[in-house]
Amino acid sequence: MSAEGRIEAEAWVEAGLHRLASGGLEAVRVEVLAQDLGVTKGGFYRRFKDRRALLDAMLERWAEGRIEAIDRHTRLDGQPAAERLREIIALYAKRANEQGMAIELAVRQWARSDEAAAKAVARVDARRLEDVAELYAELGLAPDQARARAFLFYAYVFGQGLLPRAGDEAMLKACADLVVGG
Amino acid sequence: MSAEGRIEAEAWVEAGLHRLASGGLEAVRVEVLAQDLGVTKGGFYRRFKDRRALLDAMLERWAEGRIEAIDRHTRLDGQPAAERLREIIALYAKRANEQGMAIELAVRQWARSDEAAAKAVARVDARRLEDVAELYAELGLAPDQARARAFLFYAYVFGQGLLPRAGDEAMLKACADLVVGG
DNA sequence: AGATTTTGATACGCTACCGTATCGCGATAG
DNA sequence: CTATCGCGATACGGTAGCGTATCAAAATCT
Repeated sequence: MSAEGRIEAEAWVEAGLHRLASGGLEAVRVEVLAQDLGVTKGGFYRRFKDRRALLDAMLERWAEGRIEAIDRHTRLDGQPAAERLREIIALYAKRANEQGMAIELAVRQWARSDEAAAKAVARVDARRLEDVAELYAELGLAPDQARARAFLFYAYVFGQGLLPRAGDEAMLKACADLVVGG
Repeated sequence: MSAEGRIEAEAWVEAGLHRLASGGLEAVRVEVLAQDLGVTKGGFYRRFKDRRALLDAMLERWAEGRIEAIDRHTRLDGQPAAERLREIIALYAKRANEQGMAIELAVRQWARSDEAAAKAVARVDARRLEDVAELYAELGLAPDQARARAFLFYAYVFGQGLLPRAGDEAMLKACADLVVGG
């Protein structure tokens, strides 16, 4: 029962992230999500204190998922470091993950004017930079060089999502080469 | 008098961009801007058909300004290409231009779910990529290599604005070296 | 089955905005 | 000096969205 309750709360969070991806933070409206889920908002306020509580839950879930994902990609793989870096880039550039990128960017924009969002982003970024810097270290770079490269790496990854994709596959490949190997 | 009218309209646009920078699109509210300007919204609807008209004017002004700025930086300078690239990077990374970066990112986020904003961004980006690619061409790169480098350049510039600035000056310098010279 | 709790639908009140209409005032024209 | 016109303040009506209260049905417990 508390399990079912949690599952249902999760559905609201899911719907919220979906709306966040497609329309930004201002599209995350309690009554709209209710419609998306085919219910009324009656049940919402039973599980969440208010809209803000949902937003916090969304942040929490997003941060959790991101950290889990980056750990999976950096640690569990047997491949060489350069290959793993390339995989991460591809993961974000892929059209398959359009929604993931949309959420990523929306959360970051949100973080510019919200303390809680900023904290979530900071937490995720710290881990990401740390893990990717380690990969660069494996390629033989000194610690602070590795850190700088990790910064460039993520700046590119997110910046690339921000730019109108020219769709030029070769160009993306060239950029990946520069970022990984340069 | 029509000049005064235009100037006043400009004030609304200015106020709108300011709000956009600090709180995102959802903070751009007619009545809030009126308060910012110390007037009531009475005058607003005399100059703008509706809120949307203001948003369009903001986009127009932003795009105009950006194109003018990039042309100024790439064309008018007598310095070598690498130096000009470095200047552009510094311009966006500087804490002085925090507001400019905030507007830039807010507009791009906005463009993800608004046709007019997307068009403005596309227009600006086309010019930017063109101009920066030309700088890389001056450095001796082949046309499509130059294009790829320009893409990386802007991905880094905006991505860097998206990341929590570690404040590490040396790191930013290292990244700029890689992007310009790599 | 009967009692109790959980659940989500309905119905409110409230606030923030949007856009419109009106009106008085100051500037400008005749 | 008077008539006109542009401007911005005020006042309205309408909508969207938040959060609360209530209630009947469904699920759960005893």
